[in-house]
Amino acid sequence: MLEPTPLDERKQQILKAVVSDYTVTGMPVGSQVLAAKYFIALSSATIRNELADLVGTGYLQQPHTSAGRIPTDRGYRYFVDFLMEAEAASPTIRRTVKQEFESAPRSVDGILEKAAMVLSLVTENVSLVTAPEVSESRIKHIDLVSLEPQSVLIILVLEGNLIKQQVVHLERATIQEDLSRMAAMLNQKVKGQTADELSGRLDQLGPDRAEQRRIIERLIDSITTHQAQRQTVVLHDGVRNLLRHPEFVEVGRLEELMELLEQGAQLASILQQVEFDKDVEIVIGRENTSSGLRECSLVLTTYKMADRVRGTIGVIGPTRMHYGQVVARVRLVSHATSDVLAHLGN
Amino acid sequence: MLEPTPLDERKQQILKAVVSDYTVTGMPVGSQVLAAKYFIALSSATIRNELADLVGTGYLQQPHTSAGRIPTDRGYRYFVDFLMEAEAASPTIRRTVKQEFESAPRSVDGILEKAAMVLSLVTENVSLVTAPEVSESRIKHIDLVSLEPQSVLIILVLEGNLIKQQVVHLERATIQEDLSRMAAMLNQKVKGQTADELSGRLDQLGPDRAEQRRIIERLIDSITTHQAQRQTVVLHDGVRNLLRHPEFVEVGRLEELMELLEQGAQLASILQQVEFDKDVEIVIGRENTSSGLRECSLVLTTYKMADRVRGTIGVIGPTRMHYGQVVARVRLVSHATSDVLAHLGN
DNA sequence: TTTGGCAGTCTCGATCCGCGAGTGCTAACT
DNA sequence: AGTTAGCACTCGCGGATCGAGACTGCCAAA
Repeated sequence: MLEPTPLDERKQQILKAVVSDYTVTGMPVGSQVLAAKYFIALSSATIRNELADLVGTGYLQQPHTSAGRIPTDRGYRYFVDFLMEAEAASPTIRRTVKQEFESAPRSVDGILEKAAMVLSLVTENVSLVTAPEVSESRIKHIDLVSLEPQSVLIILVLEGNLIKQQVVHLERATIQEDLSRMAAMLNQKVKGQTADELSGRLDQLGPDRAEQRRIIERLIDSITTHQAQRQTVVLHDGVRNLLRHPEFVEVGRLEELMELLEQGAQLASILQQVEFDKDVEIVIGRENTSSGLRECSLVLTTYKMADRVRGTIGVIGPTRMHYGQVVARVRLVSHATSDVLAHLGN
Repeated sequence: MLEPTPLDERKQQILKAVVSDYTVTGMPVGSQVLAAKYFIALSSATIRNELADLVGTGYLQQPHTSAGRIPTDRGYRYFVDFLMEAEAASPTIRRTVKQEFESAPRSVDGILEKAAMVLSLVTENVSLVTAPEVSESRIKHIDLVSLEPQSVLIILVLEGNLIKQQVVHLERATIQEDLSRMAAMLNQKVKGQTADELSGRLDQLGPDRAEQRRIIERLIDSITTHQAQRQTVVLHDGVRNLLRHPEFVEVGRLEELMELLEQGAQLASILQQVEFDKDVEIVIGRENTSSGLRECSLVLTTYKMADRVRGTIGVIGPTRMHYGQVVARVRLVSHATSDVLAHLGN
């Protein structure tokens, strides 16, 4: 790691100008362009000296000797930490987001899918949305349906009308009538608790017939363990947007990335590693642990439901992206999602 | 359309050889290669004459004057209709498919997702799987959950443990107790019927209190119309495989295709247009109505559940694909899927 | 009808070259 | 000391050129 060279005001401005220009043109930025577009008071020679320094300290690089400069990952990092200006999302964008969410179905799944779709639409990148952890969600309703004599379908209605199902095999045959009675009882005891909480409170169940109690224990056990081992689902949308970015003209880049997206497990663990120091977290290029993301950046934030942080939402795009704008739009969609989820009832 | 020229035996063999060779090498096939590899008894000059004829009748084409021949869409069509030999899936492939399905969850959704995953794995193409039409599925269980006084969550458990939900707003407040009673009643009347059938049989409901009856009518109405307007969901997997095919090195091709895949609606209508004359249907290149599929082929079949055809399963890949092998594997996975679905109970 | 021979066509890759963009350095200037 | 003008130099890019190689189409002979 290079020593943390503090940058004087002018170097900062030049770095900022390079990043800004490069993100829109996609071409290495030369000293003359900088002098003409951003620093009319300075000559190109002066800027050349500064640029050479910025290359020396690792904030910029040259693709080849006679080319302009482009930011390094370190340069982008400095930019997003200290130089980036907040950009409010445009009214047009706001309207789009609002309209799209109005047509969203009234279920958590539907809303998150819509969020992924909208986010990829407004950022022109790939969007990522993690579904809430089921084990942390409050249970609103339980239903038990007899499938075969010894097999029961458990239906959990969680807050936000999220429905989870699982099939459990019992040791002995149980008829629907008994199941319905147990379900009624469970609904009274269990309402408003999370699956996590449930596991500790078996003793609170009233003293029923031992046989029924055994079955209920079996069901609850099944609910808690089943939910625990289920891994986080990661939705994504907008791969088509990525194809338009010039950095992906050679499909080699894309291949590793697609693999990551299509087998959500690895992606989930990457997202879980991100620590949220601020409201929006940015991971740049090689800061990513995964090799498929070496030339990409993540812009992530969280969304809430029932006043608790429930999942991650963000985008994945080329390192050369318009960070200020993307941050604003990710934030916008995150808030919109939280809002819609809040109105879903609980 | 060219007149349907009948091909003599030798022309057929040559066409077959061209298709076979081209699908594995990806290079235009020349007369010398054909003479050496497939027709030792003939000279290259003879083959050249035949090739010229096949170009004239539209079965082959030349990328440029001094190149070998490649099949046209028409050539592929003739190949798959008359020349293609059935290829049994290898034991390795069979084992893979079997093992993957063993670890599949016991729900329709889970199994179809697994089917998509396996199919893309064994064919190295993009897999497509349509979910069964909900409106045609038999209802196994109905549950009504009160969310707010005037809003009710309807949960439908369909055959194969497929769960569908929807929220309905009622004109007047209804308490959970009443809802539970209605649900119990509905469960008796409704069991084993499809949503489609349901709509015609309102009159079979026993004469209840008019008020309740109104609510139930409202619920059933909501179920039938809601399901009707819901469009078919199309799962897909394995886009990463496509990136490895040389025909997609230029991303332009991919872009349109990705768009198609990511907005399932158009894709669904394409799949619905396919008519199944045989067990496996193949749509080649420009036979596709959608421009995004002009350079692709579809290999499709159906899968069954409860002895009825319930959905389409297949792959989409470059026109230059190993049809014999792909057909065998699509068929294999389709059968495996149907088997697993059959054991799901109903 | 088939075949050998042959001239002709076309692509592909390598090489070359000049243009233009941009740099680094030096010396002069403020 | 910082800034600037000037200049020689480097390097990538695009276009032009060219030869090798792969095939073909055609013709005349078998």
